[in-house]
Amino acid sequence: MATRRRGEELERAILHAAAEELRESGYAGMTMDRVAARAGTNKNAIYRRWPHRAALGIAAYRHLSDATMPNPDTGTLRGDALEMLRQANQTWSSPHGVVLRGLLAAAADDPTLLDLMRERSGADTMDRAWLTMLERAVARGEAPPGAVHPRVASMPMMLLRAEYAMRGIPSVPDEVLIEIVDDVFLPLVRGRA
Amino acid sequence: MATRRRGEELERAILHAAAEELRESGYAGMTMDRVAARAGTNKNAIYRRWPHRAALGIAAYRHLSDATMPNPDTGTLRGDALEMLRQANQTWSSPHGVVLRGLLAAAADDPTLLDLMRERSGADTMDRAWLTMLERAVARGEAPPGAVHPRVASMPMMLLRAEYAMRGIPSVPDEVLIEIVDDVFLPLVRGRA
DNA sequence: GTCAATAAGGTACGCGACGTACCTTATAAG
DNA sequence: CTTATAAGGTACGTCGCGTACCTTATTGAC
Repeated sequence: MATRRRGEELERAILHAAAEELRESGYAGMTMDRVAARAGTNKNAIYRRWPHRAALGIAAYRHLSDATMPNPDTGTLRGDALEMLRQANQTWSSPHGVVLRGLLAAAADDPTLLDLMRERSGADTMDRAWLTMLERAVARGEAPPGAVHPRVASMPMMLLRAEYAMRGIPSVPDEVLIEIVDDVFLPLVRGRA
Repeated sequence: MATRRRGEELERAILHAAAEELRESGYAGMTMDRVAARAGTNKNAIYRRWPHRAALGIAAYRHLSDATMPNPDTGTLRGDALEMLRQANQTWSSPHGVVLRGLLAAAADDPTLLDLMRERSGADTMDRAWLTMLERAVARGEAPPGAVHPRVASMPMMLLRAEYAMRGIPSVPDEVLIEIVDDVFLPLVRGRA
């Protein structure tokens, strides 16, 4: 080894190693010893930076995903909404999604960790995207002004999340997304006239 | 000890002990050794009946709650819906709810366990209750026939669940329940005319 | 009433994994 | 050049799950 890494550089190496472990084994399979070994360091260096495994897992998660926020503009509210849900469904059923759900499960009983998760997972910017989507629909005369409402905007994603939480892992079928849009979301928008 | 317990009797004793542990320490704090000790037996007797901790936890959960299904009839759809949500909110924020959420988190990555959970937690009968609620509203002329729809019926509970999953533990404030009913559920029912 | 089959009790252990303690060694800063 | 700071090495303590193996009680068949 040329020289001994410290500070920033070492921290990045640890996060990188942790992210790889997450990708390969999920959060449940990510062990501190393996992360340390993979980063070419030891557990001390990790515990000097993060208080416990969960914190490292959450911190490493951002290294896994670029969190590219979709912003579809298909010309119709229905098309936009379906596209948003499909993108989300794809993310959640990908390996990233498996990791994310593992982290959520681990954080479930610790509000501190949940807050960290919300930051990292970009749930807030997601709600923003839905709101601007609704605003565009109102501008087109496709939806009544009353439809621009935070609870309306967040509802479809919440239903999707709940779908994942109830059923097992693999992926939510496309018909369910269509039902969410056609049987729930659009009628709700209409009903808020 | 008078005589050595076996079969049914022993099984009940184990489940009872496990339920007590769940109540006192939640699922995360329920250890096999403590359950065995509390039941006055040893781990063998447990592992001969359940393959692992999670299975015991789920089996013991039913000993904790009587699962009394509410069926309010306040005369208005709004009143019924609010009452349902309030009851659910109370259950979920009680000690039982803490246990339930711990179990859900533990089962999150195992479809087998999730199925067990759904059986035990009576989610299906819950959806039934919402559907009959909607049917009553239709009969009163308070809602259009199109409102009787499984996704409409399950939506409010799903939103409540998601609220718990996102925020931490304690309890969802009543204003949120009111928003779910007034800003989402009722407009949706209206919109399905 | 005797005797096998079955189930419970006792005890110990392997193992994986978290988090900690303590010391040694390199690097940076004054 | 010296001293503070941070990294590396290594070994533990602790918990808790799940298993193995043997001893002891109970039951039911003969």
